Amino acid sequence: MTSPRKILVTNALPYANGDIHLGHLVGYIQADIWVRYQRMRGNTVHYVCADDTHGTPVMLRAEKEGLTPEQLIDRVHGEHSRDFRDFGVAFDNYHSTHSPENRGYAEDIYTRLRDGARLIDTRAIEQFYDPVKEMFLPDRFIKGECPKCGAADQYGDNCEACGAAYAPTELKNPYSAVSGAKPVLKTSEHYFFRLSDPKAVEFLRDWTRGTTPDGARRLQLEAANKMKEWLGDAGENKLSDWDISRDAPYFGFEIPDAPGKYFYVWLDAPIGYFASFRNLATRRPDIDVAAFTEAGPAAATETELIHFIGKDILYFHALFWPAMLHFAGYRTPTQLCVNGFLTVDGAKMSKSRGTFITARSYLDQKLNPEWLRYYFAGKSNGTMEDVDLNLDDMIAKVNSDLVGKFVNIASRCAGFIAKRFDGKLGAHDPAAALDWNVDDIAAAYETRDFSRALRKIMEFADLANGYVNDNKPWELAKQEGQDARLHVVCSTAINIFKALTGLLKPVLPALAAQVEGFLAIDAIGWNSVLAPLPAGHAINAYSHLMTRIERKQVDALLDANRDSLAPAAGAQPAKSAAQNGAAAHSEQRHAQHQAHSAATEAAGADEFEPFISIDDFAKIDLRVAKIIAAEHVDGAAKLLRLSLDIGEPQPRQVFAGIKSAYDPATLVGRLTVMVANLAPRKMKFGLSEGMVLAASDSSGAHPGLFILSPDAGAQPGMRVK
RNA sequence: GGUGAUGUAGCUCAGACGGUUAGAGCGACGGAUUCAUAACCCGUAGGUCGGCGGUUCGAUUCCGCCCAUCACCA
Repeated sequence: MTSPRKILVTNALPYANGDIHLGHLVGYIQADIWVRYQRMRGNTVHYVCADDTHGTPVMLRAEKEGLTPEQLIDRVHGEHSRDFRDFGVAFDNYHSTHSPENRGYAEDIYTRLRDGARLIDTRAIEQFYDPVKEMFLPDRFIKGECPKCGAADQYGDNCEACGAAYAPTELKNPYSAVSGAKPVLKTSEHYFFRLSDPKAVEFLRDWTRGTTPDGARRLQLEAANKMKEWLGDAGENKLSDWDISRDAPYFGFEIPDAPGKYFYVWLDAPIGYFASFRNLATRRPDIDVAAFTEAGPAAATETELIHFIGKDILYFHALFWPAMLHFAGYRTPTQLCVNGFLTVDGAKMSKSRGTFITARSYLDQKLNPEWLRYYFAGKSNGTMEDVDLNLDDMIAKVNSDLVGKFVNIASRCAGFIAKRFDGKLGAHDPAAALDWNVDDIAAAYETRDFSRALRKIMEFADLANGYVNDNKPWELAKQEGQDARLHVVCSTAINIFKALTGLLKPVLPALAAQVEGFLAIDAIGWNSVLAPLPAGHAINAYSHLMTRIERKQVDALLDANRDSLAPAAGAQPAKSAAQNGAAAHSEQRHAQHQAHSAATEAAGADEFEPFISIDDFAKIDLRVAKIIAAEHVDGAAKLLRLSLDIGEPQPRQVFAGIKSAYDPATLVGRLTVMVANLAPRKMKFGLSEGMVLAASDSSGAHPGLFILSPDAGAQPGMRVK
């Protein structure tokens, strides 16, 4: 064996402006499993994280809540810490980027880049400025009409309706999402990290293609492909310089020798990895910080630096971050482990469906965190692919694998040991020798192909149940003179159970600890996984190790997370919706997270409404209507006046906004569907006594309006239900 | 629009450097069993391996095009 590895592992820093949700947890659980596995192998691992606290969104959020930024990030730090702890994500330190350590590293790296590598430039740029709020506006805080498709209320960087990307200055009728004011262009001096410098490009080209000491890729295949795309071919230079400064007011660190200028949050966010580590070392004198952070000592001591991140922040971790480190004389990351997004039941997480599930709500509903750890592990294969949380599948998988198969092994034998043998184990059956080859399980853990590891482990669990079945302890128990055999069979099953527990321990640490208590043994290490317990060893009484998931628990979880409010667009004043949207979106751009939020949903394509009862639906009186007259309305841009026969003595007058799609002449005589009991509405052109139904795609991807037609045979006045 | 990824049994996923009958777990169905929170064991059925072309003696596996889903384009 080689000497133990020395590894500093980090998880992406969640932004201090929102709750941890299940999408975050994918990456944290993956990293935690890997860390626990490495420790079982006897390697030295330091595992750190922190809150990412700086930037405009935190500043504005705090203001909105009537807090100082420091008060807000303190509160969130507590919430995040508890969430991770309760899901078994066991950081050695959970720190903050708003810390003296982080300021020290940020200033040091910056000044080394400026004075040593000479890669810092300044130049004046023109940006939108909110004259009311007296601050420059990040792209996501400027809204307006898309220059391409004209969709309203689009963000300053790209259009949710047509997907176009543009600069905020291209928006039509821009307004500040903070104050609602019309932004003005204003010039300011900005600081840039010169990423386009040939030596930076050359370094990155080399670094992104590198391997770890044991030959693994530094970046997964898909991530490396992406890098090639961003970097272009040799000789090409597709990178541009990185704007690393922001003007006051800004919650962050002031740039040395640049009064009123602050480091952009993304400059000091990854530096938070080192800050957290240094902070850990203040209470761990055994840790040699420089050996993990500085180029020379790191090379000499062969330490590793491994970052677990979500694919949305690959750009920052594969370009800016290693370049910053390298040119400031710090060590560069050994490997990036990039995970995909989480979908729930095949769809983006959605507040209206209740699938935007916060970590805390999961715990509050008394769901077992290890169910989720097991399920996520089973869906993790070490690639950047998205992970789908299929709730029915999770229920089936956890119930059958963990309860039916794994825990059941102990449950079906422990009683005999207690009742017949005074809780003491006997000899292990040589016919069921624990001579398993666990190397491929180890290799799977090592490469973060946890799904493969679990498949292999469950094969062994199947063997165990087969062994019990073949040897029928319940029959032995009834036979004279079979006590010794019964003792061997049950003890063997318990030993197999212990081995399975050890193999599953990185995934199910709490359950493993329970089992270690039940079996009265020391913590299982990888080297002791297969060792049978000695004959005569006394174990404790068995009690349930894990319950089944019931569908109703999951339903309750969805209910608890379901946003029952009507879609924000209609229900809330535009300004506040815009604020929410900008804040939520910035949140997702900072931490590793999902590309969706409630506001994104409302602004995006047609989101499905929450379920209603049949009684709710019955309130809507839909009728087949015959269009007996249709005409243009003078002065109305969108409306047609329709006369509709629904079997009443007098036809209904209905104004319908379908002028753009229909020539009135073609409508006369045809049947359609109307809402007959919509409260009459006095309009500029007369009373509208109902509403005609029409389909459209509000995202704008499929233009047009389409009214409905009943099949032949329907008569005016028939109810539609 | 460009680029990349994905598309294999009802569900979740393996696998095939091109080659006899394409696999697992779960679910369904049948049988067996009763130690175990009806768990476990044995067995059966289920797939034109997204679609269309091409290369080949032979493709689900290679190539091209198309469709669908997802992501990235700072």
